[in-house]
Amino acid sequence: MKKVSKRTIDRALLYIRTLESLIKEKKVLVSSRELGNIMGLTDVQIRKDISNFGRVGTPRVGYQTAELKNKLEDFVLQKRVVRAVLFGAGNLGSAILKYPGFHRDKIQLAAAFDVDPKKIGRKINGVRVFAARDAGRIIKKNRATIGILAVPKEHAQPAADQLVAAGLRGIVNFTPSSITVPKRVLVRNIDLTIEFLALFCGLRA
Amino acid sequence: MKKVSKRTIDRALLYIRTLESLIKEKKVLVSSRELGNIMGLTDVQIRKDISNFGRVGTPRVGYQTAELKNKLEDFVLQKRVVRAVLFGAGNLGSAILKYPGFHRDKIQLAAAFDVDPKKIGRKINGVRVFAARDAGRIIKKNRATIGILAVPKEHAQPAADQLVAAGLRGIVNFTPSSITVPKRVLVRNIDLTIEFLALFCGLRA
DNA sequence: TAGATTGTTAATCGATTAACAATC
DNA sequence: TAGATTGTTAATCGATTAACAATC
Repeated sequence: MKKVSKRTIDRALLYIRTLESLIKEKKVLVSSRELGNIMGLTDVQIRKDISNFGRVGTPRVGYQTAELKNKLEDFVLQKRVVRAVLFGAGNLGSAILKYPGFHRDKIQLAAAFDVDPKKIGRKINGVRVFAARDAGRIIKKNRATIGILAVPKEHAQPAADQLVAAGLRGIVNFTPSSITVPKRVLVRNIDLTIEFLALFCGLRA
Repeated sequence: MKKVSKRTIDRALLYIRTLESLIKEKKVLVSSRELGNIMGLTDVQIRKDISNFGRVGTPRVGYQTAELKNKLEDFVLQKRVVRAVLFGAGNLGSAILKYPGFHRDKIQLAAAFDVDPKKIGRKINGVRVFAARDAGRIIKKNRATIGILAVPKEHAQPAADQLVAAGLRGIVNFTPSSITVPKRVLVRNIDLTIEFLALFCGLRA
């Protein structure tokens, strides 16, 4: 397969998001220009990006929203389903479990983990909360590949260690402390507050 | 002032984060190589970035962590303090209010808003929750400039409208629905789940 | 057919990397 | 001084934009 740059993939994920809402609005067709206006990109950029994923548009007509979305998702997920688990079912963890933007059909949240006995056994948005000490067993049973870290930052490293030991291949780290993991494990750090600074920088200009 | 690229600024924000933890570990000096190892960047990239913010390192010695952090923060925030308000004090909003990574001295969370009478009047991590209908008045009184959207996605647009009407200049949108605002208002969209897909894309490769 | 829109190839632009000079 | 590390200038690389061809 042709190599697609990370930047393009990131944009593709945003295209999927936008297409979802267009589909919900019952919009069947969209042109690169319209898409560009919505997303603040040029039409050329969009056509260029999309061309990475195959011929999917019709000259004079545009792109079929549903078809384009499928094409992009197929590329990104390669028709596979990803199973993920969540570590830490506090406010942030609950917010993630309830987040409406989830591609539920593509990313399955198999289980959540917490140390708080009051939470263990409950379900949050259909996902059961298990005791953190059982994480290894349950991760293996579900063959999950991605872990989401939403624990207090003191617990970030031990929790990450546990996830790595269970054989997960990727971790999305929502805590503001950096974690160290073996090279084979991919980490994405998400800092909820860094965007405020970034926004402010933009305002200044 | 010399123009600094957005990419560089984004990295600068991460440098600040990393420096904070180094400072907490009582590390006084750090070399570009060390910093690079921690952050997964080359030493050259780091020196190049830092050179945008003035001469701050000492050859043969490295950078003073505290000095470098201040230099970067001064550049990013220009010694000003930003006042922000939060719209929506549910799980996600509470998680943001409690997020430990906040630069509390630089970004002041002036107020939170919600429609739920049970929440109004309470304090979350020291920030008082007000009735959403009072937002305009309170925003003006506090002279806040940034709004954080953490409401259910159906309310994203009306809430954004209210924030814009109150005169805010920037919005950090945590809902997965896109909002339309006047051009003078800057928006940063944060999709909590998009990183999972991005991570998965990385795994595949 | 004419016109609009997609898709591609070439040109430009910007960011990263490499090489090296400056400095403690 | 010698050696290590910063900071800068030049070269490379990649991504965006422009121009245009293809197509419905």
